Amino acid sequence: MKRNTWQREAVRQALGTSEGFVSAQALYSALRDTGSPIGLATVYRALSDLAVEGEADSLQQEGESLYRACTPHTHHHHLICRNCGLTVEIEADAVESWAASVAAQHGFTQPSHVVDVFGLCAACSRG
Amino acid sequence: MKRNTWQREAVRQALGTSEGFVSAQALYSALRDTGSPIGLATVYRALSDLAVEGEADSLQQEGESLYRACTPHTHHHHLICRNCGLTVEIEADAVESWAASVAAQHGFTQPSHVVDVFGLCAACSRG
DNA sequence: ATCGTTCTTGATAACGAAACTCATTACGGT
DNA sequence: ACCGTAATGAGTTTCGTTATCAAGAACGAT
Ligand SMILES: [Zn+2]
Ligand SMILES: [Zn+2]
Ligand SMILES: [Zn+2]
Ligand SMILES: [Zn+2]
Repeated sequence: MKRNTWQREAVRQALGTSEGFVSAQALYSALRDTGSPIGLATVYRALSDLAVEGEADSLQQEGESLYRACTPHTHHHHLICRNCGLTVEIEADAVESWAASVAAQHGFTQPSHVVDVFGLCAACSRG
Repeated sequence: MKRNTWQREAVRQALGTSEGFVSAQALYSALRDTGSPIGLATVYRALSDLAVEGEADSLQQEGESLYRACTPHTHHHHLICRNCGLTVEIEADAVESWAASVAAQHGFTQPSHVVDVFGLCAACSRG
């Protein structure tokens, strides 16, 4: 059974107020700055659980996991600013079906995929 | 100026004889098993350089970097078996143009993307 | 070939993200 | 309130990767 603790809710809320993707450590610092006595291990566990349950998206960048609250709990992808972290949610049915068919064509089963687009957002491009 | 050392050549050759993606540590062990006195730091540096120069592809999996010799030195993607590491090189112009256009549509410049397809290869599916 | 300069190497230390440990806390059903 | 048990968290450990820096090797010049 999965219990409701104020720690998990604090992580969920902190994730929701963050712009773009954040690391577990960054979120931990943010929570500590607000006076929360939450532990680092708990933040790691909560983020991992949220990602599994589909409430958060995660991606690997430079050897660390970044997380982001996920408004639509359906499969989708992201367009992410390399500089400021601004993130746009992307739906791409064409990519979904392409990935599935390319796997099938080569005899692969249980296909999954990693699709992320990076760039400099309009604001950071001007900077 | 970039110098030619037997260490870099050994790494290049070891990469070439490896099936699928391998980690720096795995390649280091393989080289050591053949009697090579190469150092671990050198393997990390060589792999990093090869990836930058386009002679190797790299991807992040479970917090570690994996590398693979890349026969065509052009941009492409991979279909990778989660179990045995078997890799198929994929060319997908449709995905390339999709990534570029989706970035442009949202005002993003200098677009790049990460696209990897995972699954179980035919052999591993039967197992 | 010898020299001298500069890049490369590699054993080891240092680093950082993440997982683990386990005594303590506290949720939730009764 | 009581109890069983999942969750917490400070500290420890793991593990991939990078930094250090003295010793060694490659290359150009002589
Ligand atoms: Zn930006
Ligand atoms: Zn998708
Ligand atoms: Zn390739
Ligand atoms: Zn396989």
